[in-house]
Amino acid sequence: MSFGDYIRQARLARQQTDKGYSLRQVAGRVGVEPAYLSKIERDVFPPPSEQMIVNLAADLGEDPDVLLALAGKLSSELREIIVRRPQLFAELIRQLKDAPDHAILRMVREVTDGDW
Amino acid sequence: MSFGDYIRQARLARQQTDKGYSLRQVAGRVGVEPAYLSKIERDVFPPPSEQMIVNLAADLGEDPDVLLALAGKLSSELREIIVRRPQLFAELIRQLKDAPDHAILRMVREVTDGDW
DNA sequence: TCATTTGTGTAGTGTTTAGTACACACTACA
DNA sequence: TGTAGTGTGTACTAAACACTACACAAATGA
Repeated sequence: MSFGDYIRQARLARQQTDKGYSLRQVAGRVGVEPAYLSKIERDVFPPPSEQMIVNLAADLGEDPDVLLALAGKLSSELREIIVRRPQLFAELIRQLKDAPDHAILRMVREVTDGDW
Repeated sequence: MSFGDYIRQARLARQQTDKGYSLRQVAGRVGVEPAYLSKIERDVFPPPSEQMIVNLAADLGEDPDVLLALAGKLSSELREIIVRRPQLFAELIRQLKDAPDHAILRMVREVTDGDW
C-alpha cells in the first residue's frame, strides 16, 4: 500500500465516528494547505517532509515509524543513534537483514531485560 | 573531527607514499571537479552526495559507513533494511541507544552464530 | 434554497542540494 | 626558464524538494 492510500484510509476510518477528520480539518491541524494534503492522499505528490509525517501520525493516531517507512524515510532520531556508532550498528543491521522477526524480537527482549 | 578534515587527512596520508593521491587525481577518479573536492576537504561546502562519499571511501580505502556517519548520513542500503520492518528495527535501535558497545557486539555474534 | 463545507485542479514559488566552469597563483623540476 | 602539476577563489546553475494561493464544482444541511 502506498503512503497516500494509507493515510487516506486512516483518515476516513476516523471520519466515520468523528466529524473533525475532514481533509480540511486535518490539514489545518497538521499545518498545511488542504489542496496539498489532498494531492498527497492521492499520491499526486510524493510523501511530505518528516515533520509533516510526524504531525500526521500524531493527529491520526498512527505509528510514526510505520508512516515514515511507507514514505521510504527513517526518522532522524534513529538515524542519529546509528550515526553515533556507525560500524557497530551497520554490522548488526546487516546481520539482521534476513533474520526472522522472532529472532529480532528476542533481541529486543534481551536488551529490555538489561542483561549486560 | 569534521568530514572535510577526515578525508583530507586520509588523502594526505596516502599521498606520502603514493603520488597518485593529489587532490586533482582523487577528484578525477571519484568523478568531480577538483575545486569541489577542495571545498569539501576544507568544509567550505557541506559533505557531498552518498554516491560520492562511497566513491571516496573506495578510493581512499576508508570505511564507507564511517565516512557517511561523519557526513551525518546513513547508507540507503541500511535504510532500506530498516524500512522493510520499521517497528521491529525501531524498537531494537531505541533499546540499544545507550547500551555499551560490548552488548551490541555480543548481539552481532549471536546472530553470526545463527542460533535462531 | 442558500450558506457552508467538502475535496480537487491549475499555477506558481522559495529553499536546498549537489554540483560545474574557469581563472588564478604557487611550487617542482628538467 | 618554462611547463606541468598543485590547490583554491569566484561565479554560476540545474534539478529536486516542499510546499502555497486561489479558484472551482459538488455535496450537505439548516
